[in-house]
Parts: sequence; C-alpha cells; structure tokens
Amino acid sequence: MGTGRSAGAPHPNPPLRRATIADVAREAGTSPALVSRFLTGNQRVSEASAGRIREAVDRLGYVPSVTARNLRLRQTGLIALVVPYLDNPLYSLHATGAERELAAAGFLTVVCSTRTKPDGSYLGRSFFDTLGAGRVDGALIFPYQEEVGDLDTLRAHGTPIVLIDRVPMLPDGIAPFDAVTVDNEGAVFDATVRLIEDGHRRIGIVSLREGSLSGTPRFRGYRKALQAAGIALNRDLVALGDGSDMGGASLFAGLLDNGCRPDAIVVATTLQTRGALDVVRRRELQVPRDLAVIGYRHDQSVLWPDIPAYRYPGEMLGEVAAQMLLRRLSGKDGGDVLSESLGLEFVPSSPLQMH
Amino acid sequence: MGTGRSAGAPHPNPPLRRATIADVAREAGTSPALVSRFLTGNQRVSEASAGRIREAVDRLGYVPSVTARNLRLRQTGLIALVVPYLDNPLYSLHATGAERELAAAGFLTVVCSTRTKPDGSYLGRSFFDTLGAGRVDGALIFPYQEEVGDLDTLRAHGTPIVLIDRVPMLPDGIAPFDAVTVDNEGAVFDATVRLIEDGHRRIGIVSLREGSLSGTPRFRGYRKALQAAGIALNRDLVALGDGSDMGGASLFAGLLDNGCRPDAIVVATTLQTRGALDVVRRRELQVPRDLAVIGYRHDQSVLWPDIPAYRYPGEMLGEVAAQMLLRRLSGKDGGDVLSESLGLEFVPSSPLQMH
DNA sequence: CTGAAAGCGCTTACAG
DNA sequence: CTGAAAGCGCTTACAG
Repeated sequence: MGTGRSAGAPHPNPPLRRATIADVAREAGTSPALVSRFLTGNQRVSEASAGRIREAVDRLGYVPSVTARNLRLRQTGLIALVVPYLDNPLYSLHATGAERELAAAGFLTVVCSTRTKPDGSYLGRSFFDTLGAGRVDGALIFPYQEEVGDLDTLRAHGTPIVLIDRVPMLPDGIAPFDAVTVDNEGAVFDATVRLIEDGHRRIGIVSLREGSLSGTPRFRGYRKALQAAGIALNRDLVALGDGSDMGGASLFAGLLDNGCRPDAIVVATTLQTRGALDVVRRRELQVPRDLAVIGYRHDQSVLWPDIPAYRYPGEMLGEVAAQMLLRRLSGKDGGDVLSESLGLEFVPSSPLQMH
Repeated sequence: MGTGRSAGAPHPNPPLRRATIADVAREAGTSPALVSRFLTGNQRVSEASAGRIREAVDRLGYVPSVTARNLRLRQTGLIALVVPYLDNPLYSLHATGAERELAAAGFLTVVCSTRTKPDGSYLGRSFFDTLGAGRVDGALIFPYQEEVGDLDTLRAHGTPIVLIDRVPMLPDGIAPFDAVTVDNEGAVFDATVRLIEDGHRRIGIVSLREGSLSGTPRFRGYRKALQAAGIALNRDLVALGDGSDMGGASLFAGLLDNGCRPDAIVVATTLQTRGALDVVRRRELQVPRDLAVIGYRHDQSVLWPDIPAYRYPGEMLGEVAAQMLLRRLSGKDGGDVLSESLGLEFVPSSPLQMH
C-alpha cells in the first residue's frame, strides 16, 4: 500500500478578467460611486438606478474585490488565531469556537502555529511583526511566556489582541492584555475537596511543572484545598512535570511506585489523564476501589475506565475570546482591559454510556 | 465554579499612523520606486541608496502594507482550508500538515468550516462565491458531494483548488480537480485479507453507508477480499451507517447481537473504531480471543484494548495537498490534472507501551 | 541605477 | 439622489 501518483486529463484554466466596479457602472449607465453606494448599502440609491445596477451586476457576474475594499478601508477582514500546535485537540477546539463566531461576524480566521512540531522551534518576533503589518485586524493568542515581549511588539502595531487560556507574567512596562482565562485553580481545588470529602487523606497530584504558567494555579488549588482541610502537604504525593500523555503516565506510575501509597490522585490536564488511565488499565487497577482518580477531559474524549473529570471548555474559550475581540474591534468598550474567566464543568462520568 | 468578568486598568491604545513607502522615500531622500525595488529585491539598487533606505526604514519602523501590495500584485497570500468541522481530529490533522507547508512558502492558512456544528447546516454557494472573489489565492478542500457544483463555481473565479481525502462524483460537464486521496479500499482489503489469513471466515464489517463517497471504496475493498478468498458475502455481517463513535458502537453491537456470530470484525473509520472499542470494553470481550478486531486510527489516538489498526495519514494529507497547490500556483505544472493517493499504514499495536 | 507616472479596484468627502 | 475626483499604499513598465 504505497503512494501512487498519476496525471490525467488536461486541466482547464479560466483566464477571464474579472469585472470591476467601473465595468458595472458603464454597463448600468451610471458612475462607480453610485454602484459602490448601492452595493455597500451605505447611502440611498433611487429605485431606477438600483434596478439597472442589479441587472448589470448579474449580467457581468460582478463580485467586488475584497482586496481593493480592504486597502481603501484599511482593514483586512482577517483575524489570526495563534496557537502552539494545531494537532492538539485543545487548540482545535479553540479554533472551532473562534471560527464560528468570527465567520458569523464576517471575518475569516487565519490559523498560525508558533511551534512547528519536530523541533519545537519558535517562530519568533519576526512572525508577530509580519502579523502586525496590517496583515490581520486582530489576533486571538494562546500565549507562551517567552512570547510576551513579542506580543507587545504586535500591539505596538495597533493590532487588538485577546489572550486565550492564560495570562503570562507581564514585565514592568508592559500593559495588561484583554484575556479569557480558565479557572484551573478552582477546578483542582474543587477536585481535591471532593476527594477529601470522600474520606481520602493521602491525595496525590499529577500536574504541570510548578512555576509554569499552567502549573502554578493548579498546584495552588491543590495546596489550598489541603490547607483548608488541615492536611499537611506531602511532597512525595506531588508529581509535576511533562504534560504529554507519556509524561502523565510516568508521573502517575511514579506516584504508585515511590512508596507514598496514595489513596486518591488528581490528574490536572487532559493529556496526562489519558496517560494515567493507560497505567490504570495496564495494571488492572480497580478505580475507585483501589484508588480514586479525578482527571481532566476535553469535550470529546471518552475515558476508560470511566472516572470523574473536569471538562476544559476549549470551544467556549475560543468563542468567548472571539466575542471579546469583536467587541474591542467595534470600539464599544471603553479603555478598560477586558477579562473573563471560564469555569470547568465537573463531569461525573462519560456521556457515551450504552450497550 | 461559574463565569466571572472584570474590567481592570485602562487599555493602552496606540493610534500612530503607520509609515508608508513615501515616508521612507522622503526620509531617505529618494523615490518610492527605489524603496520598493530595494525592499522587494527585484532590481539592483546602489549601495549608497540601499544604506540610506535601510536607515530610513529602521528610523521610521516601516513595515510594508501587505494589503496594498496584494492589490497591486493581484494576490492575497492566503490559502483557504475548507473542511466540514474543525473539532474533528481528522481535520485538525489536515490543518496541521497544510499550515506548516503553506507557512514555509509564505502563505497564511485560512480555515473555513462549511457546517456549523449544531444544525449541520451548510454554508452554500455564496460562501464559495465569497472565497472566489479574490479572497484567497487557492483552496484546499475536503469535499462533500453536495458541494460539487459550488466547487466549480469557485474554480470559475480562477481559484486553484486541491481536493483532500476523496474525489466526489463529477457530473458531466465538470472537469476533474487536482486531488490527494486516501486508499481506503486498499486498507480495508488488506485488513480483510489479514483476517482471512488468520483463519477467520465469518468476518463482519462496520463502515459508512454504501453509496456514500467514503463508504463505497471501503465496502469494495471488503467485498473484493472475500471474493478473492472464495468467501460468500453475508449481508448479516455487514453493518453500514452513521460514522460517529456512537454510530460505530451501535453498528458493532448490532453485529454481535443479530445472531450472525462473527469471529472477526473490520471497523473502517476512526470514530467508529472508538465506539466499537467502547462496546468491547463494556462487554468485557477478550480480543482477539473472543473476537478479532481490526480498526482505523489517527496518528494520536491510543486504543484500548490495543487492537491492530490502519493509520489515516491526516497530517501528511494536508501536507501533500499543500505542496500540490503550491506547485500549481507556481505554474510549473502543465495543464494536466494532478492526482496522488496515500496509503494507510498498518499499525499492529499502540505506540504507548509501558509501565 | 533612478524617478515620474500610471494603475491595482475600491470608497468617500465634496459639490451639485 | 448623483458624479468627478482624490486617495488607500504599493509596483512596474517607461524613460532617462
């Protein structure tokens, strides 16, 4: 089953010159200005003119040039969605939500992944300079810490920006950005409290590195919940590190094997949850009998075994961020920085229950 | 854990007028034409001029207007990726592969989903008309049968198109399109042959509706393999229908329950495979002991239980399609229709093996 | 190597 | 309600 290639029939090429607004005006016996007014609907046009223009448009199959319109209006009709990768379901959910909102408002969504998969290399400031050069009307950005300075470069071009998922530490001199964030601290706090209420005391956590943008709030939620219950933090029960499913599997297995004997574990990202469940399955652990596990999930994922989980609101994140950017573009918001935080829904069990 | 909102510090707005090429020319004491020649690198410029222009550019922080350039050059630097949904990993893989290739060639990728999730409604011809109005330089399209006529509308605008995954039936009068397809017939044929070689005779299939663009070649592969082995086709062993994971679960469960007693089943799409595995798990079937199952998978998916599967080359599909479109845009290909078919790799077991 | 001029296809004050 | 004209910011023959 290899890769085939073939070349078949001749390819048709339609080199027809496209009609312009001047052509339409000539055909309708009027001026380009009037045609423009009719088409944009910005000003009244007499019924007689309207009819003739309509006919001319039909006859010539006229479609306005968006590029020319954009040059004149100093806009692009484009919004960039900047994410690390596209093949992570996390980000494709952002794209789904954002694209729907933006399309409804007449914008096209440009996707840009800042790290190309193999070497994880970073596009760098030149990319943001390019984006800022009037290439798009605005940008939805899932930010990495290292990009912060470049984001300000982009903003200096006058491009409105809304951050998605988290807000990086801003150095002095960098004003805050509009942002839609996720309440990871709340979710992990909530998860830990649930486990405590179920009588667990040796509660482990698998999460991202502390000090990282995503890891810090999660760990804080865990710590606060223990603290509130008067349970001492046991470092042996804490496994922070790589966020991939492989990483999650290693960290989770580490907690099982380092002698700390957890009776419950919170896994604080979707990918790590997948990896942890792989360990659970391979070791044939009975959850929650042998061990209680609460994880993270995306909207779509099916978990097995079917543990409770917090649902990352990926699609809504893109949606809300897009709405915020559209509000910003409409100029209706004052000068205040916009900020919104989305909660994670607790899902006791997978939706796919049958047979 | 609800949804919070807040408004904080004042928002900075940088209303600076962007420098134009005329500003640079004035600053450098030369003409816009020369600045343009220097920046595009299209013609020689004296060292003296070059130096002054470089300085002026730096001093003014000049960044060329892509829109103006586009109007003049009658191009957009944009390629559309048109898919049904964005939240299906299938399509986000296309996006990943395509975006990487296109970005390397200096193009931005515009994503357009033709069906909005809730009602499955279709954007329709007007969408393709909009796209064709010089909005993009080309399009990568995952086609639905119902869109075929509209595709020709788009092509009539002169927009180069490459089809992804499959080629719809073209009515008379519609010339064929460049396309990168997937050899689903080969994969299902191969899977069925494997099962036959393992001694199975009552081999069932879960797949998409016959007559559909995706279902027809798969079923053909199944039928041919049986035929080649002299095994009669048993309609009771054939379960074709809905392509979702829910659908796959139902169809698979149907085969188990309709009395036809299959000893092996081919599941011919990724989502259906997920659903089928859900049934396997809930019924605690031992595979392959009780039943041999061969499925489909994406690059990323982890299967449990860990059955053999054919890997859909999603990312490479986007990549190859992008390359084909770029070749077409470069005008290096003659008039022949381009066509390429990608095979599905057989994966005996999941990559995530550990602990 | 360099400049003046035209033009890409629109939209919008400015007059009438 | 309508038209002539200017201009959005580039690039590229056309001259020199």
